[in-house]
Amino acid sequence: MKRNSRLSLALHTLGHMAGDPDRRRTSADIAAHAGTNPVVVRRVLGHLRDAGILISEKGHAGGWCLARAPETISLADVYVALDESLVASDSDAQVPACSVEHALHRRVASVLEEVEQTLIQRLGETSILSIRGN
Amino acid sequence: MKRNSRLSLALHTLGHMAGDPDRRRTSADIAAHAGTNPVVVRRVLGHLRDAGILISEKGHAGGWCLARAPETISLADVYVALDESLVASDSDAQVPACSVEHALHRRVASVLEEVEQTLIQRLGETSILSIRGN
DNA sequence: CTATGATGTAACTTCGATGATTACAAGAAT
DNA sequence: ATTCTTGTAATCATCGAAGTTACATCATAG
Repeated sequence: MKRNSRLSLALHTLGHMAGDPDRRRTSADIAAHAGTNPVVVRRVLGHLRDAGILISEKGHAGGWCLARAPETISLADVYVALDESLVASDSDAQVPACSVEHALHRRVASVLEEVEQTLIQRLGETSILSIRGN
Repeated sequence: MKRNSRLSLALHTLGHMAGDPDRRRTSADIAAHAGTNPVVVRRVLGHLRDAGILISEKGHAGGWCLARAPETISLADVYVALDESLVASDSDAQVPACSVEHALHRRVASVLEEVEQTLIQRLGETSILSIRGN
């Protein structure tokens, strides 16, 4: 795998599911296709399950599938479900000994906050249908 | 030091310089104030020198100072000088064996590209004067 | 002209974050 | 009961970035 891999893995998998929503996939299948490990798949997709995007079932014939229609799932849903953040909020809770650090933090944090909102809004405009397979 | 540390270190230092532009600072001074190592300081500030934001001089009484008036230096100047990128362009040059990966990459890359432009624009609206000390 | 004090940079070490792996419990269907 | 799946804890491996050491280079003081 590679950089920003959790989000990549999640969106990649959802794209395939959007193209064939009835098929149930095991974490082993998904891992093989994505070139990673089943446990990693379960960890990442687990967040999507908790967010109501996916359903997982144990046992024979178990596996993963979409919890709702693909057109109702946006890229932003996935992004927030994974608790991704470009912002790196950096809340060290360190009492900033220095006034420059103080001012700096406030300025930069506000800009990043705004940018993050822009990102989520833009991601919200696209559903996983637009990256579906088949 | 901590997260996103190159940008933090650079802006922190520039904030102090903006508040007292005539004082020349050695990398040892800066490192002590920032709680890091002189070599790290030289590495980071070296990029700012290459970008025409700082001047460094060797020898006795050498050190670092602003190359131009602080009000002409924006946070975006620093950001691009350090070659920072939220985008993580991820150009693995891997031939995407899979159509979903293809579509996914295109979509996400375009959104990130746009967001990065927004970020740079917003950072460009603020000069290092607004985070100065003293 | 030599000593000193600064930067420039290469090389190596350390550290932290994160993915990969192993192991096993739990649950569901055949 | 067996088999196949997920859930999860614990550990290992890897990689990037910061930290460190070492030393060459250069400028100035004296």
